[in-house]
Amino acid sequence: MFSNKFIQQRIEKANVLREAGINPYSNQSQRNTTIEKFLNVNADIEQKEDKRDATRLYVVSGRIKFLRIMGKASFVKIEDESGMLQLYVARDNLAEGFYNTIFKKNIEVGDIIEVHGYPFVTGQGELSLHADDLKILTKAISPLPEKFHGITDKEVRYRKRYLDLIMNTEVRKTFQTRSRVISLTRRFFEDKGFLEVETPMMHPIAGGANAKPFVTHHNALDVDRYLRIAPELYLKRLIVGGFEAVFEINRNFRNEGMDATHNPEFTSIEFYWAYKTYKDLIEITKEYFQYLFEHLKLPTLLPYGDLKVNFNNFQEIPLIESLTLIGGVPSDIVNNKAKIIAYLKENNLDVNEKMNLGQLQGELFDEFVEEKLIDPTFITEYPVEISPLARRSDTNPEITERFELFIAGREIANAFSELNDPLDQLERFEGQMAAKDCGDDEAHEMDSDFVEALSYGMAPTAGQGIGIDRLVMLLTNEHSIRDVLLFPAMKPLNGDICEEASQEEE
RNA sequence: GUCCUGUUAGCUCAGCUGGUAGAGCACGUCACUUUUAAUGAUGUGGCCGAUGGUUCGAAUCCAUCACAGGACACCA
Repeated sequence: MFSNKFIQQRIEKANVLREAGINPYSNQSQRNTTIEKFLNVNADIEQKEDKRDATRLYVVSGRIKFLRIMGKASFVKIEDESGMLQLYVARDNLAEGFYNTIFKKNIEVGDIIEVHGYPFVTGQGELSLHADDLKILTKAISPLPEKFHGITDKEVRYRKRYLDLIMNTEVRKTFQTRSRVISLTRRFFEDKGFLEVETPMMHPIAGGANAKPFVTHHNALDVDRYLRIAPELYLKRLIVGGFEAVFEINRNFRNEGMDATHNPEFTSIEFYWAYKTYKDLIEITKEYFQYLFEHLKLPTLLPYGDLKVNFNNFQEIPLIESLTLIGGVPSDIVNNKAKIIAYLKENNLDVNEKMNLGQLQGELFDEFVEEKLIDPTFITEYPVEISPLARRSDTNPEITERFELFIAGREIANAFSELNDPLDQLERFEGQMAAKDCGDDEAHEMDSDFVEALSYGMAPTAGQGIGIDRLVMLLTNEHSIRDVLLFPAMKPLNGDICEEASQEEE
């Protein structure tokens, strides 16, 4: 594994250190400041007459990123989580012999070191640390990638995220933002009185969305379990049970294709709010975005790639109207199955003629409208056929009290007034079963336990799901879901070996 | 799933119409006490993603496979 000659060289250096009585993996750290604090606290050194203060003593630690050895003195740049600091390391300031035999020969880029010293400003005007003691904390036996270009190969960046983080420190910012988004989301809903709950990840029936599940097996019970595709049906059981505002932030798993916006496991928040309707959800969603933008200090005219998304311009439009107003679909065809099929064909699109009217309207939306929705837009009043869990409109039973929120041409959230009529729910599931028989293998499963729960009465409730990964993509101006996941799903590097191994087991 | 492109030194990349492989960085050695991708000198480093084929000869042409990126398809 470590046959590479550069690695061998470095292992040898670690051995030399050991022979000199130096532990190359010491944990005796005495660090007393971060680099960021050091630079902030000592910003005044610049003003001092001799540009130094030898009475201020610090111990800093970090990984060596640059090393410039210039005879009897060296400049070293070390980096910790907070930032980068230049060290000035001169032979005559260190213990006798240390500079020539230990420092110059056995300490190198990639190693993690700890340095004692005081602040001063170099001739070139850089606030630095004047080192008078230095020790190695951790020897890196693998060399770092090239110092200027760093590591750009996306495959390596995703497979070895630690290297990506070492070499491309700006990547950390994306993940810090991600963490902030999740933390702020949690706080936002808690402050509104929502209770955070955890529901099962392994489901006997994969429900709450239309998607293919991952299957696993529980040995003790000898039953198959599905990794959840959505927590929806469990959260609604909690509303039946009497909780009035719950949310869950967690992973969902869908056994489908991978691309720039799909990873097999992804994070969402779902929240359910009793005695509210989807109209209330529109309001809380606007408030939520305002809260995020304030705390993340983002401009409300947010750049996203070539786009500028105006977060002061939330729009609201019913789906059918959006087809004509935004999609340019002639108004006389949008409620006619045969005409929609003809129109899709005219536009050289594949059409499944078994689709019902609602599904076809959904097709029209996906093809002609979705990508044009740049500023945040609530598309409302979805056809009942493609909304098996949403409540029907009181004035038009063909549509539901539902919206999806689109931003920058992408779906960010899905919400509706929940269907709480158990008999209607049963019929919808039966309709989904029929769709399944017609070849829609992603149609919703029948969940009679859930219907039974509804039969005890679920207060009128509104619920919403928000895709956290896509939200973070939007807020960090990233265009691949892999860039907002620390460890995105990757194919195994050596597929053959895996296949052989699994065959041997059988 | 389909199509396109890529895969060459630890990293970033050259390598034209086939003639046994090149740069920069890194690494080794030497010089250098204020550098900023330090500099100068010198040296080491490669089963050219894998397997077949065509050819006197393949990093280069062809086929298959693997992985990646992108586009499309599918998909909340």
